[in-house]
Amino acid sequence: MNNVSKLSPPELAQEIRRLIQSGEFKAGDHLGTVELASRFGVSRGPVREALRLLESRHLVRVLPQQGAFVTALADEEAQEVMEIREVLFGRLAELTAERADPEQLAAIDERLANLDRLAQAPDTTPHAFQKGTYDYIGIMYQAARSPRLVRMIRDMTEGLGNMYGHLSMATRDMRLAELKTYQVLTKALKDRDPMRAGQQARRMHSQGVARARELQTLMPPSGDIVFKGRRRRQVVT
Amino acid sequence: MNNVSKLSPPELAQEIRRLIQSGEFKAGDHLGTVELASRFGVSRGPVREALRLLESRHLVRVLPQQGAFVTALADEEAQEVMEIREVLFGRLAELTAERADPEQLAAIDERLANLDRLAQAPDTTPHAFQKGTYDYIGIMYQAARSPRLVRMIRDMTEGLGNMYGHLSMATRDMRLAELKTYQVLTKALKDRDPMRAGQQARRMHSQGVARARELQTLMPPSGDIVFKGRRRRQVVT
DNA sequence: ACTGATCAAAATGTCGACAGTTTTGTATTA
DNA sequence: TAATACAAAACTGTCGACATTTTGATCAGT
Repeated sequence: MNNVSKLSPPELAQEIRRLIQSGEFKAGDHLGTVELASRFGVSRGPVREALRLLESRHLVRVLPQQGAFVTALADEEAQEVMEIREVLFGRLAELTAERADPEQLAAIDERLANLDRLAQAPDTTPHAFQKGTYDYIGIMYQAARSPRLVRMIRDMTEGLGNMYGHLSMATRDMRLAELKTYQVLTKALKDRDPMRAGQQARRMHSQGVARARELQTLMPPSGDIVFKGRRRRQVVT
Repeated sequence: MNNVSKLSPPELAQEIRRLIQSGEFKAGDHLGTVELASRFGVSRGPVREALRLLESRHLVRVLPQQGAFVTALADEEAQEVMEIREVLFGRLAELTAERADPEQLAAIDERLANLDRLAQAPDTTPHAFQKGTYDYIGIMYQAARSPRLVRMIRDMTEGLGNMYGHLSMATRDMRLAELKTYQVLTKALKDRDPMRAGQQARRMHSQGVARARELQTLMPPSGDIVFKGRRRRQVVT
């Protein structure tokens, strides 16, 4: 009842992922095949294949005879994921320092100038500043010439619903501090110093996560286990 | 015709993966759903789900209206994968240096002694030495306390069929050189120096890959494109 | 009121069948 | 002989249906 052309399993996976990330399906929710099938106007077969795709990406967990559940990343596990992402991000910076061509370095400079402008301005929103950082990192994604690495970095945040990003840029002071780290990184990149760039990138990443976690501890914790029936259908973290 | 109990899609994926890694299905081969279904005594539905699982792990590629093909990792892409694995392995060493308890450090020492013995012995096979290194790394897998990281490291080699491992330990000299790097790593771990351990681990990894690649260039190149019929069904890298 | 058994409704897992596309083998033509 | 055209065969993608398991409510007993 949505689109004219029927969705293929990969497209279905995309749509379901969008539903999860938009918050319509929360962590721990049960994803019934019949509901999804009727929602997208397809049979249950393609839905099952889509869920398998999402299972491999750790966005859902499929339990035998119980169906698919949106994975609830435990706090500890989220930290683990971000730690892994940290080294991947460091490698991204190393590769960028090694492989970026002059035009890309110029583009990075340009994005840094934009970040500077945003950080100085008094009415910059966290979201706007975050977008500025994405623009910067987007150049790194191109310059590193490692599509696989880029995809892995993206995949790692997928499961966390981008909770960390804008949280770490809530106040103007935070944005100014963040800007400073980008300046240091930019210098290392232009000096073509992979080691320094990698270390700085890792430092930025871990600082950002730490700031976000600090803020997040002020927020109410989410539920841990959900009993939907009398017996099972509980959420195994 | 194989087992008494019917295989679930994840088990099917395991079996198919085994067939790929055992060499029965070569890179570029077409994996027909009917053949697999009849081979495992199930319907085509579960087979499709299993192939979707393998698709997300990059072991097969599913092309619309053409089915699944065993992914032929291009040389360039293999290098990319090993580069990513390198930083993950480095992170594994960092975490091990940070988190290993005294018993695990003792176990590492023990495995190192075993490696020493194997490297000195004149009649050690490459495979035996490789197993010794696996034992060593197995302790790191436990000590790092990051199951996710461990699984990612394993997943990254999956697609390469472990071609690199034993190749880099073909001669006794290579094994002695490898032993030396393990000695350095062990010292860094026992000193609880994450940075040095991580750097050493990355050095070991890249050296091993480099040695393996060197040997591999002496071997005949595998086919690039396969025309099974008159028209398509070619391998898109 | 609380625990435990009972049973219909609903969901999962699997299968066979059908439509549409690709592949393949054969026949045709230059 | 080589290239093309064509039709049969095989395969993919999808659907609806059936068996098995789980679920959620009802009901009886302590």
